Amino acid sequence: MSTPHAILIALLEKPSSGYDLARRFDRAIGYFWRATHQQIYRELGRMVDTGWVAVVDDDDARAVTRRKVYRVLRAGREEVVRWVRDTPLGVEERNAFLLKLRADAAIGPLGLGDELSRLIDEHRARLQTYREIEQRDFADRVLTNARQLQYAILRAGILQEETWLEWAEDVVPLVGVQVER
Amino acid sequence: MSTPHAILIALLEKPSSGYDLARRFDRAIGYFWRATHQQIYRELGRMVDTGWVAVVDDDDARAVTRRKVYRVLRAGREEVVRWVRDTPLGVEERNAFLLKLRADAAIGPLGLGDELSRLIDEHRARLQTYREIEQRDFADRVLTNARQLQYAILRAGILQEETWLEWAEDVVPLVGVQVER
DNA sequence: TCAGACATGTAACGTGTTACATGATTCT
DNA sequence: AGAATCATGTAACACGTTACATGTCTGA
Repeated sequence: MSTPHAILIALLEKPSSGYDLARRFDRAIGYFWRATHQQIYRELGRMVDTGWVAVVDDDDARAVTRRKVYRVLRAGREEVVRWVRDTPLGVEERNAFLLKLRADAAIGPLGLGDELSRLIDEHRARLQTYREIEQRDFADRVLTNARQLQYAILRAGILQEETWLEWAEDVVPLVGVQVER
Repeated sequence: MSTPHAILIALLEKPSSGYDLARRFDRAIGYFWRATHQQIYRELGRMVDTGWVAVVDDDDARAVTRRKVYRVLRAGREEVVRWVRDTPLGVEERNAFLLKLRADAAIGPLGLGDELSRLIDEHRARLQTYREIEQRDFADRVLTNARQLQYAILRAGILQEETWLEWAEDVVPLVGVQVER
């Protein structure tokens, strides 16, 4: 759902060709957002049509090649801002929130404070739910092997939420509360 | 890719109607695996065709309704075992591994020890990569706000891997090393 | 000259999502 | 009587994945 935005943000960080993008999505970016080269070319084509990106003259001295470097147009930048502001994420979409942080780093403060606060509340609620299930279903001293496995699955969820909350609380000061100006 | 297997495993735990499955995937199961009712009905239809599941006579006394309860046939159970054994997962597919644990809990020891060991190695390697990036790019005392955000994104990855490894090491004794018999 | 990386694309297919559609049962 | 929940499905579309296809450039 956010692949075009992931591409836009990557292009904001650095104008690139489809090929370069594919490599970047295989390396650094790929650790939290996946996109194959087919998706990338498809989305680049669409985004040229909608006027979000454009091909720049490749000043890379080798105009001989068919290499096409894309940069983000104003409409594309505005779309990123719109997406960051107007697309509330759910607790599942951890990586989309990382994408928003990346956008914030690339184009300046976008006011992520409110959304982060809300997400913290939602993660806390989910952790609470998990802990209630833990108390209710796994309080026994002795558990069968099957029960221990089910408990392990629940613990994966508990640890995940605890870790996310720990991380998020460190991030709060970085996105802060949006200051009106 | 594993939605049919998620459904099979849910049905192994408890034969259910499509509607019941949809609710279960909205609650407990939904915390780590999502499926809408349209996907569920589509997959149930396919799995009836392939002979993995069948509709049982609804002994729920109200045969008046169109309620259809599905149970897993032997071929379906064998498919789950095959999937668990022969589908090596990548580090990204955390939730698919939880699914495998759930299968292990439902149908007995499937020999997940080897895969877990391999995944632990891969997660350790990834954590190592993250730590190298951390040393290389974020060792400076003073970071601009944008750099701090980029560092936060990396820390999300580091914490995630550390937590997973901590969890996985607790799980090792539960899946153990497969004993030949 | 040959292999491997660079570079861009199309085609087919499978899966997931959103909207539409229908009707029975149960509770107030 | 009406609303909410139970219950199952179809249709259209969007998105992601895999395979196919082509050609250039660079270094050994």
